[in-house]
Amino acid sequence: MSGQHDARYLPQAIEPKWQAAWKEAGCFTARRDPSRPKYYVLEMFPYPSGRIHMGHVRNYTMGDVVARYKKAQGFSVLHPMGWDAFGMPAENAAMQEGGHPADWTYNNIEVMKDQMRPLGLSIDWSREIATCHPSYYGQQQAMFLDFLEAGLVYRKNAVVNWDPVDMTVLANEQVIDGKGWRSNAEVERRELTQWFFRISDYSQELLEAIDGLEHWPEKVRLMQKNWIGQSRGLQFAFSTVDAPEGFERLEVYTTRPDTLLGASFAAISPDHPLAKHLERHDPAVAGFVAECRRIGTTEEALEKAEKKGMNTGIRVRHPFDNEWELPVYIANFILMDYGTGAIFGCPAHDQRDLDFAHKYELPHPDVFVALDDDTPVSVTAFVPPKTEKVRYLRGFAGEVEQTGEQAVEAAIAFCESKGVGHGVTKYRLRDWGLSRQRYWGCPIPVVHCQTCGVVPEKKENLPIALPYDEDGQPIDFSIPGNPLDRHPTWRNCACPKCGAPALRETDTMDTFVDSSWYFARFTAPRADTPTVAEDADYWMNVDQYIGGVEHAILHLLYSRFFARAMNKTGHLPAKAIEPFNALFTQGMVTHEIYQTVNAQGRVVFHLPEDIEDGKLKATGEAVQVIPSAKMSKSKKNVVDPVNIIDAFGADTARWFVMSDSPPERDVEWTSAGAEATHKHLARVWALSERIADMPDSAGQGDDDLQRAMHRTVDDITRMIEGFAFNKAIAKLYEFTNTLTKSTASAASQKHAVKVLAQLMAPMTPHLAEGIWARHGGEGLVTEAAWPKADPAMLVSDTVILPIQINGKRKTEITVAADASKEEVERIALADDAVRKALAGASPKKVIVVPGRIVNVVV
RNA sequence: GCCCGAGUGGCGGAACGGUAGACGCAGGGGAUUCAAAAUCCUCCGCCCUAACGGGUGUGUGAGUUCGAAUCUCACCUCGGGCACCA
Repeated sequence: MSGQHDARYLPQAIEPKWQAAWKEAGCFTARRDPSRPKYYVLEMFPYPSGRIHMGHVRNYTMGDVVARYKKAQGFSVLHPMGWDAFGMPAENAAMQEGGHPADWTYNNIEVMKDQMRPLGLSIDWSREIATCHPSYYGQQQAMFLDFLEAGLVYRKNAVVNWDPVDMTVLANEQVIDGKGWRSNAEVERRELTQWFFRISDYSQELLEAIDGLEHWPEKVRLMQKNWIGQSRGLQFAFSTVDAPEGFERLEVYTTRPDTLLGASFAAISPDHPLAKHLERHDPAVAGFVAECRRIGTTEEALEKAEKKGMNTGIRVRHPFDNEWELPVYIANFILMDYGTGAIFGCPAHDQRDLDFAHKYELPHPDVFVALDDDTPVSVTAFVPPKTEKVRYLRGFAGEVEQTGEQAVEAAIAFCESKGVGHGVTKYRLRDWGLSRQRYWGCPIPVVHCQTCGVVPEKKENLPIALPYDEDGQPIDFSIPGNPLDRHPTWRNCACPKCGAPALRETDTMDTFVDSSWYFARFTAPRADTPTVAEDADYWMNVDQYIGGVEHAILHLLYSRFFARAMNKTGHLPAKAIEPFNALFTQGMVTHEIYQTVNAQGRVVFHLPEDIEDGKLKATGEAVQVIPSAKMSKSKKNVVDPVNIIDAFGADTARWFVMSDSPPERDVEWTSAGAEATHKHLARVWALSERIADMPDSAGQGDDDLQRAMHRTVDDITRMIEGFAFNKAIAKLYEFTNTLTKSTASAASQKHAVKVLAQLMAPMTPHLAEGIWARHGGEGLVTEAAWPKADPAMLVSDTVILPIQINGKRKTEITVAADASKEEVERIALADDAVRKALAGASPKKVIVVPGRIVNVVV
């Protein structure tokens, strides 16, 4: 053994060595190379929480496997990394522990990079970006101004959660049981003027384009379709009775105009203009509306709350019968943002309306019944699929027996002909509110001037950077409220239009804005424009995007909108309006949650490493164990991968997170198994050493081993292409076992172990380099071309066919691969086990599936 | 509540509608060792059987099919999202 090699597998020695070699060779620097096809692989960038967790390792290893594999396939690869660095946790940390969000964030970024580097990811770190850096968000501000000019942004009033004690706006997750998480004060709904992106203008386009996203998971496409929520319905106005002046008409929208003759009440949202008007003049209404506003702002809270209404005393006339009046209720489950914020209720065919009708003793006339069952509705509403034919008792358009779909269309046509409203297509998708009343975000670059109103900042004044100090001291975050609001100087500026003293907007942008275009910025991360045409043109689109399913709707939909808006304002080419060619949604890494309750009755979460035998290590206090949930910093159910890397090396961590679980599925983290993975890699290393030391004369023959090798090359290639990393690893285990037991010639084994190293390289690149070098591979395995399977080596002469009797496997036969159906049937029926089962009788039927199976029906 | 997923040995999981349990972990038995660790060999869904073998089995219940873990319907449990967590 020469001094160059160590027969033992020592990841601590080889991993830094090969990482240095890659860096030296500049393997991962992305270059615009027109002579080669490009491949852009991107994992969703992390929030710099300060610690990487297993979910990150899994996510980035997947991306790395793809990036390394594509590089070996000859692509010019872009594989960048950055930080989704704005957001609440930094501000919360500053409030709770002091310090500054910027310091906290930049420090976390350094810590996390130090934790990621040992993984040996093929990332081009020269393109690193952090969204909290002025060089990033300044470009974002420039785009905001372009969007504003293009009419893609506007202001309107919207509701927020207001904490009256902390004097601050709360995020939904900060509202617990209707109370502020820190103050415990009853949260109020408050209306503020806020900025919005006109994403709903793109509802139809975003919906239709989903069909073109062929390489996206079907479930994500479905979720997005449902989220956009196209519906066809009738919009019409009731005329009102006893309504205040200016409310002579009540505009409603319904997707079931065919049930118009089953209406028994009208209902409006507590945020409807009519409700707001009544609120000002009627204390009882004001009381009820105030109660509704305590429910919270999420759809979930509204849906789960007890359905309540208040009769306003106002009535509406039925459009088909002036004598027929329906009461108007204010109801807590009507959303102002959907339709017109007013509906009519048909209790017989909507469960929610029926519950409401029972509660307020309203009638519930049946509009239609099932063809084979005309029992009237009592406690359960009759809501058949719209495609099912029903018999109309109170129909007024179309046939007596027709489907809901047909009836809706007939009802719309009928109503239009009578001048009662018109058919409309509506979408559930609402405009995207981007204003946040917080410090740690991208400032919205506008100025409020007393004479000119809202004025966009001049581009040459960008970036409008966040102030770090206040009165010469770092900003104090222990004071409640937004530091930008109370800042002594930052707000003061000159109006870009008239030059008079004016005030800056103090709202910052939703962090979803930051993450809606970072993929484009990676193509030219240092440019002094948001993007550069040549770079965007070469690198876009992202060929493979990888991230958590939890982003299936918002982030991905916002990004799709943003790409369109960027195209409209000249920041992206037309081909990039769908920026992600292929999407892979990995499952989450989950873990039990450990919690205790403190003296104030508040839940306190604990890290897994602080728990032993269901008790807190420090105090021995028993903890409550919540089964399994997405690992999240706020719940503290996170496991630190750094320990595994330290103990066993990066290759073990990488191999381990890729093995066993299918990538799209959630995995419950357990620490068992990492050691076994390490042993396997050590076995591969030892195998390589043994083969390297084999004399050339050892062993003989090579056909079986070469066949197995070509089959493995073919399997691994297909499995990496198909994101079946767990199966690829299982196949690599099999091939390792085959090679270990092989008695083939030394030359054949030496060739096989080099190919094994190449196939393992995307998963365990350091180990692979070690073996490659030991066996005299040329250059780096990272730079080597992917092996190709010889098709001739993949076919075999004979096949083993299982024989079933009545669908149950009884035996098997070996036949020539090209045997005819008749031949196979003859051999099968001659088989002893089959003859025994037949007991002299002739089979009822024999099914032969060539190359697959034989089923004999007795 | 609404939308979207997922349920297979003790565990993680394989399985174009065609041999259920590949591969790995854990476990049992054995070899090696003074002994242990490491390593190697071997067994391993469940029930009955000394064995041969038989029965049974993919959350539950129905259905389609020569044949269902896979397709259909209903239900149960768990997970994700619900527009200010990222």
